[in-house]
Amino acid sequence: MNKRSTIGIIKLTMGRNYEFNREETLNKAMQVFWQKGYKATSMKDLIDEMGIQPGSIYNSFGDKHSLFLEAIKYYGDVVTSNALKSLEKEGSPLENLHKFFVEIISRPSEKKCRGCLIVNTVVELSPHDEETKEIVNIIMKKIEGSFYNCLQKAQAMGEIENNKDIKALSRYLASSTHGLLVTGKSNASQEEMQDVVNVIFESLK
Amino acid sequence: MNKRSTIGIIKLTMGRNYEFNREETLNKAMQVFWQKGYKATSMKDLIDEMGIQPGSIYNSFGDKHSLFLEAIKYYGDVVTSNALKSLEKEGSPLENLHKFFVEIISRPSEKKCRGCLIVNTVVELSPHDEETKEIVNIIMKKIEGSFYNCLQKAQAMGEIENNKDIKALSRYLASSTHGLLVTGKSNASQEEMQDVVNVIFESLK
DNA sequence: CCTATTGATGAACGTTTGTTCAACAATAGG
DNA sequence: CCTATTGTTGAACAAACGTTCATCAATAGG
Repeated sequence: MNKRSTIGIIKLTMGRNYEFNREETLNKAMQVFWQKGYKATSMKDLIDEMGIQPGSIYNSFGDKHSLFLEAIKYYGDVVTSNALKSLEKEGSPLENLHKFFVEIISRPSEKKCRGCLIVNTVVELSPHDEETKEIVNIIMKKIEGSFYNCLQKAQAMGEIENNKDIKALSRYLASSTHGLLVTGKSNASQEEMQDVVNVIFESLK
Repeated sequence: MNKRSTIGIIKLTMGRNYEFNREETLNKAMQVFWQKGYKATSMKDLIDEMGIQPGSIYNSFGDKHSLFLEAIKYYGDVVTSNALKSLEKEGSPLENLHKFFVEIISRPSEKKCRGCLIVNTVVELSPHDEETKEIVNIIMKKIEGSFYNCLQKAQAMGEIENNKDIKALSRYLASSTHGLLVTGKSNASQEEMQDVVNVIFESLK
């Protein structure tokens, strides 16, 4: 696919240079898949948004499916990872967790409707596509793991009682997050979703 | 679309009779959309599963989109309604509620992967399709309403404390259900999902 | 029995789909 | 400057898509 060998930024072979930034362009593809879903995204959509021609897409990313796989990996590495990093901040773990949920429900409706690319993919594609399922499961395990670490820290700091099963709670928080992301895609108001978050946090105490 | 006028089963006009049962055929279409999603379902899939030719589909149900709208309405009237009826059974409302959740997480993986047609539609289609959104919102409000009625009964029977905000709890249960249905579409084990249900029920007490 | 009406059939239609490839452009080594 | 290599372009492709319609079949009224 990408035949060019490099050591760092040093080019080792002859031939023309890429005229686009690979990561920027992959990011644009990811945005389209996030907005429209896999099936509803056409190659024309991708060509228009990525700003390169079909030949260049196939040369750099392979076919539509390969590009999608790379896009959801990239989402996990950038968007999901970035959101989870907020759970590791200094200070109160429970407060970090709360901010994490408040961020989700406070999004403007246009962002709420996009939901989460991973949740969207679990619903639309991964039950019928083994390659997608593998990637998605890795990312979901990472999310659950981050919740677990956060709850562990909270327990160590006395914010959560020691008799709580934080493994179960981390699974619960993961599932609750999926729920909120789906609820956000319907036209639920922030007030309705705030109710949900309140109950979730009552259950941690 | 359906030009035939009837009073009950009495035919009022001339012309050939339908050779298929409309509801049975609609049910088959619903099953395909449920299994594969809207975009991934082709007219060929529908023709094969419904067992009638394109002309008959268009004559009876209109185009693919109209058929889909009717299919999700039918799902709400039959599948969703049937599931919610279990919440109205005599005896302990909390026990009925618990059985409702246990049924979801105990499904064989093949049924788990289908998830719920309404949740699937909220994720795939309704953010980009106003007609779909309308239908889906009505069904989701019905679900929340059923949870509310169940919780109200539970409160009246002393199974839930009177200081609990059952409006907030019903929203929470709706969102939690969405979460479980998404979690079920990934390859989460029943044990993992049981953890989630346990925490959900702890939070009602 | 003839006619009017409506359902059933499936070939055919025009689009849109994802993908390929011949021609060209740019770069590096000799 | 020539050649080898690789990226870019966009017209072109076959296949699949949703949809239509001429033709036929079945039914009911006159």
